Amino acid sequence: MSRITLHDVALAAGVSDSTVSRALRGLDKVNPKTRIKIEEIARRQHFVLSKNASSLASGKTMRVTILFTDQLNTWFNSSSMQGAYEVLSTQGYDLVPHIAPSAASLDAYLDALLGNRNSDAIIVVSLSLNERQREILGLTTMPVIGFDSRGTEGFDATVRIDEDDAMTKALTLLQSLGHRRLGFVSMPNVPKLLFSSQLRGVAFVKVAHDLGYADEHIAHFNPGTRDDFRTLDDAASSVVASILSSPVHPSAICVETDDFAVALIYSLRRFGIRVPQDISVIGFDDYAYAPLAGLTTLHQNPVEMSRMAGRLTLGLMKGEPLPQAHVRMRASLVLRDTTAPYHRR
Amino acid sequence: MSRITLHDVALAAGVSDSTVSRALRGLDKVNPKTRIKIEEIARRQHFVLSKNASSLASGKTMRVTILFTDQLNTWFNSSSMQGAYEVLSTQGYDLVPHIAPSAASLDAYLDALLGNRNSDAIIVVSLSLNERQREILGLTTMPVIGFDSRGTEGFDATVRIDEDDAMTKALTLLQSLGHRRLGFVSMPNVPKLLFSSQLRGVAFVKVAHDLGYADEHIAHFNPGTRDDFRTLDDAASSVVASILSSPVHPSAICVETDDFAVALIYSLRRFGIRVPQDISVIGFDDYAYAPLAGLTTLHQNPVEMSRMAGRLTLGLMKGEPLPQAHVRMRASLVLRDTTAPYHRR
DNA sequence: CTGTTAGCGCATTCAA
DNA sequence: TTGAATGCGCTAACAG
Repeated sequence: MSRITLHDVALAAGVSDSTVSRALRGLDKVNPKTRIKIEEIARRQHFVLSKNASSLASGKTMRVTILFTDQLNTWFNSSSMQGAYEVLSTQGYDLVPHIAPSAASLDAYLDALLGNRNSDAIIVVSLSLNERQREILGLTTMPVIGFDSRGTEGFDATVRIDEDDAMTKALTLLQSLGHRRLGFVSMPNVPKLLFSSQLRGVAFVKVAHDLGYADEHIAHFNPGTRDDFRTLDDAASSVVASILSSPVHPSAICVETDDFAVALIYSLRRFGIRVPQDISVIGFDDYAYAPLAGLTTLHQNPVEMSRMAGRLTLGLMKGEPLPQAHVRMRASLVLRDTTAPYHRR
Repeated sequence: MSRITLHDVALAAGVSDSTVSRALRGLDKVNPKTRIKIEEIARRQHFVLSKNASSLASGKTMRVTILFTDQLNTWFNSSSMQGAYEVLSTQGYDLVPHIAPSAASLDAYLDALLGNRNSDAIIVVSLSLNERQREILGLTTMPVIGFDSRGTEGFDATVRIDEDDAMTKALTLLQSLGHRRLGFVSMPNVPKLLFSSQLRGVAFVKVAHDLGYADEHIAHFNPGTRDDFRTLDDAASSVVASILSSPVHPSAICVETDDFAVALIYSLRRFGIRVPQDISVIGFDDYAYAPLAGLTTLHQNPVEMSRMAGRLTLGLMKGEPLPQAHVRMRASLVLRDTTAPYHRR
């Protein structure tokens, strides 16, 4: 069966195409009676406006791109989609995921974006832009929303966690538990890509200083590049080795993400280090496994956050002035079983 | 800046629009030299074909809808997107998620789909269609692919788990461990929606019979509707009560999903029932938490499966005859810590 | 291998 | 409140 068009509906209703178009889009200035008649006929014929044709004619695509550098099936990424979907779908927008797994493919994608009318806005997840990329996006009129971004630069709006606040909560806890020597463990990184979670390490150092920790009582463990390890567990083993041989001898560590924290705890225990008796561990995210793993962590709610991002996106697309374009959300500290008071070993 | 069009590129290259179109789509019958020239200019001008305009002109939308009844941020659903994305994106297709959370909204969506040219195919996840819905989809020329569907009816292709095979593995294990009385626990269901995982209970009964278990040694626990419980944990508590008061006294149970199995184990332990000493538990899925929870389970790989679904979708859209339209994948049994030999309490 | 001609299905002027 | 005319940016015959 060939497609039913707006024109067919118009013929059946005995009105013009324009009237059908207006009626079906819910515009005013349509006689209530003719509107009802048109809607009735459209329903009977299973007629739906073609998004493509509408887009072409109106210049609005009714689509929002959500850009990842990673797989869609991670806790954080899938939650990002869910929240944004919830908000955008109510206004008829499609949410279209795209993955740019490397710096090069990101460049290519952004280049293309410039001349592109395939979406009305783009939400960039967990990733920040270098100068060249910002420059490119600056040339677009399309709103660019940073979600879980490192900063606000280059974005028309951002939603992200307040790392300083979060780290203050974590370190205040550790200090009150009597820990005098602290460590921070970074994730293995992806070459040339900048992730917001990397700011957690920066915040850690800053807050530790603020709380009176001297440099020689702070250690920062950096496993290097993701390419260096087959799995997260391998990276964790490598970090455990660094921790054990560190002159700082931390009795408590904060980890960039829960994902890596859990791997780390496994690795620590495999080496005979007890958690939390020998070393306390605080994660970041409160991802789905954290309760099961009994992980003390900084809780964030990415679905809630991405709803906010969706709302900002909507506002930007409507051209509304945003009351607050750059939103920081606060993480809350969740106490579970991987933190304990310090005691000498 | 106003949009650059194909025509602009044509002018700059001194050729006609059609030539640019052909060159940029990688069609043959374009002089290599002019192709290179066109590509060069397109790149310089950041030109990208408008998917909307292409769609309108060609009748192909280059978009595939993936339909869920549930949130995008579940282990299974997000994995489904990932696999399909991997395959479809290589051919330039966008993957557009849609959620129809209730039977009514599913009906509405399918109705709309009929007259709709907003996607070239639809992948329906974890859900089967009733007669009316199948009828509606039968009127479409669009390929309809069932992923994790209950059966093949109404679908042009399907990818799903072989439940009988999986349950045979699970029950054979339990039998060899000496368990004489078995139970199956269903998930709380969503009213009026049919899920493939419900077939696991059917397979359980069938296989139990095949293995010589009498009816009075088999119990099926059904917590009822999802609406009846605030949380999965509440539903689990309710099931634990049923298990403890069941005349069958099962010493081993299979659970429809890992998700619910983990909740159940927590609940069992809260009631003082030891797992696996007092009761063995086998889950289904091997979802991300299963290793952490030490859950013995039937392993499936939804990313791999959805890649397969993506390939079938591609074939169907090209109009190729599929060597095998209905694919069943086998689950494998993963032994962990929630199963043990039977011993009298 | 390339150019010409006609739409694809709608939204948007402008009139009426 | 409605209709007629025009074009969004591209692809698809068909010639050449």
